[in-house]
Amino acid sequence: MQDVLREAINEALTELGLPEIDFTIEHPSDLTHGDYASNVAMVVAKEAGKAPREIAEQVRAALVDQIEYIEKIEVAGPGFLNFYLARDFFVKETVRALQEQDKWGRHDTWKGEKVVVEYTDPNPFKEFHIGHVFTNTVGESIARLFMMAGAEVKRVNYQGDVGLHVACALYGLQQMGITADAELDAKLLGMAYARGATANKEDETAQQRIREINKAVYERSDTDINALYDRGRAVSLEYFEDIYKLLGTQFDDYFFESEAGPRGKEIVLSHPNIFPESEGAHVFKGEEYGLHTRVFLNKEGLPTYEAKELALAKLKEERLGEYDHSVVSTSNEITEYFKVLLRAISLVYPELAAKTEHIGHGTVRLSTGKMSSRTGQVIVGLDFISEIADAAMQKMQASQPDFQPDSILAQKIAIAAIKYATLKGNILQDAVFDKEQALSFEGNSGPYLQYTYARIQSVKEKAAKEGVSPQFAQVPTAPYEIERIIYRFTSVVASALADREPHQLVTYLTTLASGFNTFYANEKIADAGDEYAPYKLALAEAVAQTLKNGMWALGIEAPERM
RNA sequence: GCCCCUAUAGUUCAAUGGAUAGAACAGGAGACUUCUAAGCUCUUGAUGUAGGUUCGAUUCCUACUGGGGGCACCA
Repeated sequence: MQDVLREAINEALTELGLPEIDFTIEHPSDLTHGDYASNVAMVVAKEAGKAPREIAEQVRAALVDQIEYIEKIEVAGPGFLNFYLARDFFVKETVRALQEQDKWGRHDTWKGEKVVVEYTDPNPFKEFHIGHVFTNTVGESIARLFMMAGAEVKRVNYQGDVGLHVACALYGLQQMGITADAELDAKLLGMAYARGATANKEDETAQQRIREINKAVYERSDTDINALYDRGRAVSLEYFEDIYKLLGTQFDDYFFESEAGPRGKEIVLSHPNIFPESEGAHVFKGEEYGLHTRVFLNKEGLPTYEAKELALAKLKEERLGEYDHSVVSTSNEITEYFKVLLRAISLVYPELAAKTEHIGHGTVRLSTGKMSSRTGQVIVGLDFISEIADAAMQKMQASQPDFQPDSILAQKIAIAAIKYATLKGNILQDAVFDKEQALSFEGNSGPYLQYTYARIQSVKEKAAKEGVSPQFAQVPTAPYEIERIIYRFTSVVASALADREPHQLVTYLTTLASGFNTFYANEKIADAGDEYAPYKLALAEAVAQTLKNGMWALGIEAPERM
């Protein structure tokens, strides 16, 4: 529709002898300003030195009754052209939503393209905290938005199973007297890491020992350490797998620093011009590109994050086949490194650098300050989810005595609350976790969307009993306000991906749900005596479909009842 | 010290250079014998400071102030 309007306006400009120019066509934020608005007259007026409203009137006169599905054009405000869609248009779109079902909202922007999305990237031996839940939520949503755009998406997780943090954890385990055949779980590993990391910072002998362990892990040179390492790694990965399942992520492939490390070292050593030796280390001189120097191989000859990431780009292509685009989503602590890294990759593998994109999203902050797994000041991901799930369970039991909810449903609601809170704002900004708000489930929230969906399922049930089925024969003259929202879904989905802003979709779905709840309060939907009931039911079903598909793109499930 | 990001109601977030800066929570008021009250209706309340560009600035530019991140062997 936007393209149709753009073309029509351009034709009108030519016809009137006005200059062709860049202008916008948008959905006005206020529904009373029509369905589409254009600033064309104001832009042209500036160029031509005429009054904006005068130009707007001329363009209006040229366009009126010329565009299919546009029934009214008004000049408003400082010179906006407001377009009002015809009744038929809304009916047509409602029909489409019901026909397309799970495909409703999809578009072709990335059709046929293979896109690799890397996200979550937790480190084995460390705790999976709410920061990882945040990064997983963002990455999952980006991945799904690419799927909505027709891309073939490969989800990838890159886990740091070697490195100083692992050595710290192993040192901590040794200090705690834990051996490879002892009982071991994620909690103990977290404690061991905190202990080792603190020792590494405060105790020089420990620091020396940890460096030795680190080297031994890379070289697999010590049988006791190997055994403890293998056990700890397996325990950690199994624990992560449970969390991914809970969060609704299924990775296509896993990459590990232990495999990227040797490859990275190889690449660095075979490009001495790009990574010259300096003070015993191999570095990349970012200053030449307005960046800063970063170490790729430390003076012990061990690859750093940068060298590993360099190899990772290549490994992805080798294992997943040639791809068209690669997204790496991490917290923005990495952003500055990634700029240097991307520059280095562009010298080694120019074609890979060109199609690699880094999204440095914000981090989770607590009112009490920054989280740190070293000091144990973290909110454990699973604990957080179950605390909110408990609250959801209580709420269900209190509000619907005849309903027997299970803990799986409570978890789905908890995850919806967390994911909504994560994605409701711009992902590039830090988010402050307001636990009280996450526990309230009221107002703008994941459960609000779920509730609205479940409510519609209940209406459908009632309608079936009343013998009302969705029809389009009898339609009221004026469209309901909710109809002016439903049809925008696809363009929001496309725009949320194009701008890498899942929150656009969150905002839209919230508006949609709110619009429906107002509609629900004003209109009887499943009333067999109402001539418009079949159409109202069709609208309700279209809203449900839109909510379901939209929530899917955010990684939020839509339960049938809650 | 240098570089990057950032600043909107009491709080958490919106607003492709445009129309009266929107929601939600918290605060105040209300409706309901009805398809789920996790709902609906009404209401109080905000663009960090100082300049600049523009017909028009929350949005772009400059400075300042506050917050976050980075600046050589952690990730």
